[in-house]
Amino acid sequence: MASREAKQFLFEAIAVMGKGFSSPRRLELLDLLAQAPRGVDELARASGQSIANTSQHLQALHAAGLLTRTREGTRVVYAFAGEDALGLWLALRDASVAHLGEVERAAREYLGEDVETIGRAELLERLGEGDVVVIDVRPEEEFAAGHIEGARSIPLEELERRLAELPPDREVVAYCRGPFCAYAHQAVRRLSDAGRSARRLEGGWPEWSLASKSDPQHA
Amino acid sequence: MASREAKQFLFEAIAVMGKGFSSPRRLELLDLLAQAPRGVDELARASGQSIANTSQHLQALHAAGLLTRTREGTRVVYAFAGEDALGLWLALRDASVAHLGEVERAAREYLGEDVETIGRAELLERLGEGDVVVIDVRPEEEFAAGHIEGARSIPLEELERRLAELPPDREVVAYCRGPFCAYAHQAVRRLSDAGRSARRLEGGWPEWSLASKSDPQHA
DNA sequence: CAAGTTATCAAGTATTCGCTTGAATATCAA
DNA sequence: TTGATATTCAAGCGAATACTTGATAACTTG
Repeated sequence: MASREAKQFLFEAIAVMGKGFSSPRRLELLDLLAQAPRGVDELARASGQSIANTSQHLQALHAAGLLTRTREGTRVVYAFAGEDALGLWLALRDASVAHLGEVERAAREYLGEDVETIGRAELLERLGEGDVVVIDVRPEEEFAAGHIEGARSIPLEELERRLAELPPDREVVAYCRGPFCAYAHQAVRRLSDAGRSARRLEGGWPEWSLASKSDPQHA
Repeated sequence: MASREAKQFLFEAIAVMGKGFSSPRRLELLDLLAQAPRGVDELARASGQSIANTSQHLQALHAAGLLTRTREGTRVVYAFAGEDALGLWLALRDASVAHLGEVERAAREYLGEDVETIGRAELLERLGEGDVVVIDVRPEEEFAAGHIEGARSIPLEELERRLAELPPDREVVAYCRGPFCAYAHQAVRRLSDAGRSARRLEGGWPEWSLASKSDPQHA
């Protein structure tokens, strides 16, 4: 069979993309890029790696077909290559929670105590009724790159200072980068401590965005 | 920040599953298991690797949460750990076709000339009307482990011999393991050469099965 | 064009990975 | 128990990978 060889080539080619998901460092970069496109040094700083190393991983992810690369003046901006690539990362993350106890444990360790959540469907409904305030507690640049329609940006560090902005008669829903991002958890805890009724959105911006695209019942 | 460390743990844990997809050999095993659960030596033979090596890869995939392991008497049977794990493999494969030219080229090289296809929706419709014959050209064991309702099993090697079994007034639809499996392509070519009207189903059994579960309009 | 950013490249090293070989273990059947 | 079959384990070796450091390239601004 000469076709065996051709088949090997095929699997080798697919494995190039698979390798993109095989390193914790690369996954951290993907996780950051799921929020917004970014430049190399920004990613290096956010992930605590050297610039050269970050650049190498980003190139690998680009070669794996997961990221696009755009030159913008003196910097190079990387971004997810498409919805399917983003969806793949989210699906891998979710499947790993479901099947690997280690992941769940690590997540609990990182996130701290559970807080009450609200799902997408219910939030959409409540938004329609208008009796809820949605706050985006991610850094402002990420809000700028994309956010839930109707949400207002209150980065976590500014939350205490800006509590007064939130109408006192409405429940607050906080969201951030996703299920493994600690910001919304902390926001809900602080709001509860301040005597406010608050919940965390299940998932974060990337999940919301993907879901909205496949099921565009607005927002 | 002590949380940096906790985050690293989290990504390391997820990367364990990611590593499952990072080797061509492992992908080949996943591809085989997408059809039906199998024992170690069967997989070793089908993929042309040594038994010890196959066993190691399978253990890695098991540790990655992608496969389950069951002892059946003297043999050990591996199977996909769930729909999400299977879906992940199919999504990775599809995304790699979409984003990596190398994969497309390798696929074309392996599959040979294109043949006409029919999609899931159209096939369902035609099945309702009853003017089409669906044949499963995979090996019989794979048919036995699961197949499209109403299809009949005619392994590729038996096709010529059993041409007479196919009602001459109906179009034939052949399917096999998936878009990268050469059986259905070959079946359609041979049927066309024999003067029959024939098409290949887009995708194969795993795709059909997953789609049927999320959209159970029968079949 | 010179200076200053930002990103990439190249080379070196420690580590991990993939595969092989030969021995060990588990289960079944006689 | 013994023998046969199927799988896993353990050790070893070459190849690939991850990260570092220092040099180079691409672009912008003065």
